[in-house]
Amino acid sequence: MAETGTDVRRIGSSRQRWKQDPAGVRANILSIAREEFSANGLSGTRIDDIAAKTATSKRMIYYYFGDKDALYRKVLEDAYREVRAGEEALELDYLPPVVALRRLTEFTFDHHSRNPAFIRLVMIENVHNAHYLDQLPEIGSLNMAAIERLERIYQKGLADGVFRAGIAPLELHWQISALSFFNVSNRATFSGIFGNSLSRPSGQKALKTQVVEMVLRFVLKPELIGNHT
Amino acid sequence: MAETGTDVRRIGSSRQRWKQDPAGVRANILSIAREEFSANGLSGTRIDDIAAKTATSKRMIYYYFGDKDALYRKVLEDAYREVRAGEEALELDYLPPVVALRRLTEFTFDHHSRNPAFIRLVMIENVHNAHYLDQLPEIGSLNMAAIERLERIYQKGLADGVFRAGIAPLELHWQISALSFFNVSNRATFSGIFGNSLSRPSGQKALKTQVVEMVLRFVLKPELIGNHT
Amino acid sequence: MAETGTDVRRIGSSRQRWKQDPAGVRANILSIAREEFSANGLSGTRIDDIAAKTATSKRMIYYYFGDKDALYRKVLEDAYREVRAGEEALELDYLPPVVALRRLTEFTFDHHSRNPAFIRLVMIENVHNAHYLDQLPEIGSLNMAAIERLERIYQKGLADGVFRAGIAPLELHWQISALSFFNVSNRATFSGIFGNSLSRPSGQKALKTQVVEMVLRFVLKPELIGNHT
Amino acid sequence: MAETGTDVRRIGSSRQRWKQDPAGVRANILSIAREEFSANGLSGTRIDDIAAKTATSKRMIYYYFGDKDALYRKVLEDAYREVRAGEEALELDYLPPVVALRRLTEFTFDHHSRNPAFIRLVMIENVHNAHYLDQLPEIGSLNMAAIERLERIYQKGLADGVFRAGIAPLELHWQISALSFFNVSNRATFSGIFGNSLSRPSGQKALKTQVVEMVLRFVLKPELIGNHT
DNA sequence: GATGAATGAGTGTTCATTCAT
DNA sequence: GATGAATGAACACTCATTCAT
Repeated sequence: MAETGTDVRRIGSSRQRWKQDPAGVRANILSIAREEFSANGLSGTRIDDIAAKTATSKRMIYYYFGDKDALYRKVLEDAYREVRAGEEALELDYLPPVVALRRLTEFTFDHHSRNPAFIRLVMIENVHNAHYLDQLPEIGSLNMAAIERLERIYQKGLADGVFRAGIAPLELHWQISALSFFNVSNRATFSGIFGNSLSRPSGQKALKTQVVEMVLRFVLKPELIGNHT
Repeated sequence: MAETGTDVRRIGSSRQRWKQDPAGVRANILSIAREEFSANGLSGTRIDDIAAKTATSKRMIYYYFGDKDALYRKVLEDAYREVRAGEEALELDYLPPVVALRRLTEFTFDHHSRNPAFIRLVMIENVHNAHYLDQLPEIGSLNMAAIERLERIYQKGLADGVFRAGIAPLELHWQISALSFFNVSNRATFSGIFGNSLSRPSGQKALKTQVVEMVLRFVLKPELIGNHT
Repeated sequence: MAETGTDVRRIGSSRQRWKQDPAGVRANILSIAREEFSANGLSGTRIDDIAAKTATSKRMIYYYFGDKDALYRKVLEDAYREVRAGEEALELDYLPPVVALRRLTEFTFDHHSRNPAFIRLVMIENVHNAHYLDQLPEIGSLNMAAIERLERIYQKGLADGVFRAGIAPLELHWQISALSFFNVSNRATFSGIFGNSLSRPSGQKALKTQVVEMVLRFVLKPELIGNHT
Repeated sequence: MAETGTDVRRIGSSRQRWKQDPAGVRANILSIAREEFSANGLSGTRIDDIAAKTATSKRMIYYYFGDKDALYRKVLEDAYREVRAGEEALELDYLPPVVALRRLTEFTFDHHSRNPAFIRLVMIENVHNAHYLDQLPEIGSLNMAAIERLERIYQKGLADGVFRAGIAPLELHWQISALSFFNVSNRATFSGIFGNSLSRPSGQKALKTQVVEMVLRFVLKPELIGNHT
């Protein structure tokens, strides 16, 4: 889309393929930068390395993004924005609350699992004490929608008499996140210490089932446990 | 222990207190290095910064530890060793299984909370895909004890008829770890996005209660839920 | 003059006011360039900074002036030309020589004081050993008029018997210039070292009186000193 | 002095001549840096150029001086300090005031003339609005001695009845400085415009005579003028 | 064992200038 | 004439590491 109309020029010299295609150049840089930052962290990433893997030059990184920190911030912001967009595609409002909660948990688990680069960026941000995230003003509002959706599910479950009272949506979100996030973030050290049985497909399938189970048993009224499949 | 026998020599000039005290010099360097690596990551840490905060010189870091990576590996190894030592102090074998599981979960939650520097080192290692941890051969055996202890508790709970069947101790350890680890590792970004209500003492207390609850509801037979306090 | 005939086209969009007005664009660039070069020197000035403060783009600077050095040369030349034009407005030919010399000295002192940007450009040129000034062929003839005017005053003073013999007009010009130039050129360091008492209005007034006094006492026959007010 | 004891090592390999001679390395860097900054200004000077002309490497410049600005500041400070030391060698206290004032003026004129690099540094500082000089706290006290010496001469001249009243030593210093400074600082542009007659030895000799004359005629009682040779 | 001095290879960044439309 | 995109060479500065004593 940003690249519409550039196709003709690309035929021929491959070295000139980004010429005069600012959106393409930006997107190309951002894509490589996300890989590099996600793989090596902020201080571990070399602007030269990003540039080398790009179709353009180091100079253009500075032309479009200013400096290394700003590029990192843009990568971070885009990653959050993309993830939120992915989450919004989920339609849960018309499902029974137990099904909705199950599906949300499964989705979160899978979504994190499918986006390790994003998880790594968040880990890196936490190593930096969220220093750069705090400079992105829009981030807060971006993610509040997740809490509101969970609140709607929980209220419906209360009204239906299937969920027990006294659970805060923010804390429920925290728990779902913790289990889904840790699965990706700590896979390397966990495997290093306890073997990779949980990283393999069968292990992942078991973990996912148990995470869902854990969330449901936490929220459901005890007498309904066992009948919720 | 590393400093045994150094007391006498330290008397005298305080500026020279590490002179001729190899074990003391090593310990001093390691202590500063842990702070720095934990705070800034591997590539984010400067050998010069470590040296400046040390009682000795940069040259001694190389003299005793070889290079930056080796120093980092030593810091990592010591951190794991210390944490394991702390965990071993816990005596759960003679408690009823529900109480033991509750206490183990509380302990893990608190222990991670009290050792953010260790958590950060593990996060950093995961950013490095456990590259350096994998070079430490003893680490695996160090941590297997945790699984074995959990296995004993679980078996006793099964025998007592209070725990449901079909739960693997390794996976249960994973769940307790996930909830306790995430609480520290992702505090910065979670607060940045959702506010710091869960970081404050009241929020932490609530989270801890719920983490315990979550673990117990996951393991207990449903008909026993509510009576386990 | 450079802008003659541009008035009509400027009516309309103010953002487009330089469009299709080559002389206006040139004048705008030159005006900003003078400020920048005067403030920061040749190597201290950024073409980007000039462009940013201009109503046009960086490309136009190159279009109209070729390169940075040529722009600097044009700024320098215009500055000298303007200053000379200001000096020529002074009419001294019909005044008694003592009054004329007094007035010329006062004028030079004030004129330099009112044109610090010009003084700075001359300082900068001297740091460059007049390398760029030497490339401006007309500059010599521009300034010879000052010597000739001084020569006429001096000859009249000799003829009137009020000035002592043996003084060269070029050297007298040098002295008047030195005192007037230094007053502006070295104000920063002089104030930094000795305080700013001489930079304040009262200090400037005293300095000006003394500079005039110094010049007159140097030229007048000794027996006339004290009666020349 | 700083280099005592290094002579032996220098014999042999010339590439190793600065090895382990910190004072020598520092002095070598400072000496080249003074030349470069004086010749090209702050922004016009390249650290690489300084390094290339040095017996050591670029790295050592940063090792000893931190950054470019700090090196420039050190060059500036040393230049002022050296000049002051040169001025202090002058002994005027036991001379008759007219002779002392004459000698001081001649000395200042000659001293500036012999130290064009210092004059250039001061010019450069003025282009920077004394920004870096203002960061050198000791500079003020260094130069106050010059005023005090002039004050002593002037008071003696008043007491002897040879100087007229109403002259401030600071202002007299300003005048002597202006004439001596301008002679060096503006030589390039002045020669470019009016020819180099005043730059040649004969011209310099005449200017010096006239500068002394100008100062004395300004200070002496009129009736004594002409008898002061 | 211990220290300050020294270093090469990088590392982020900036500059004047030119290209493509 | 005019514009935003693009560029290579340079630039100030930093890093982990080693040398000389």
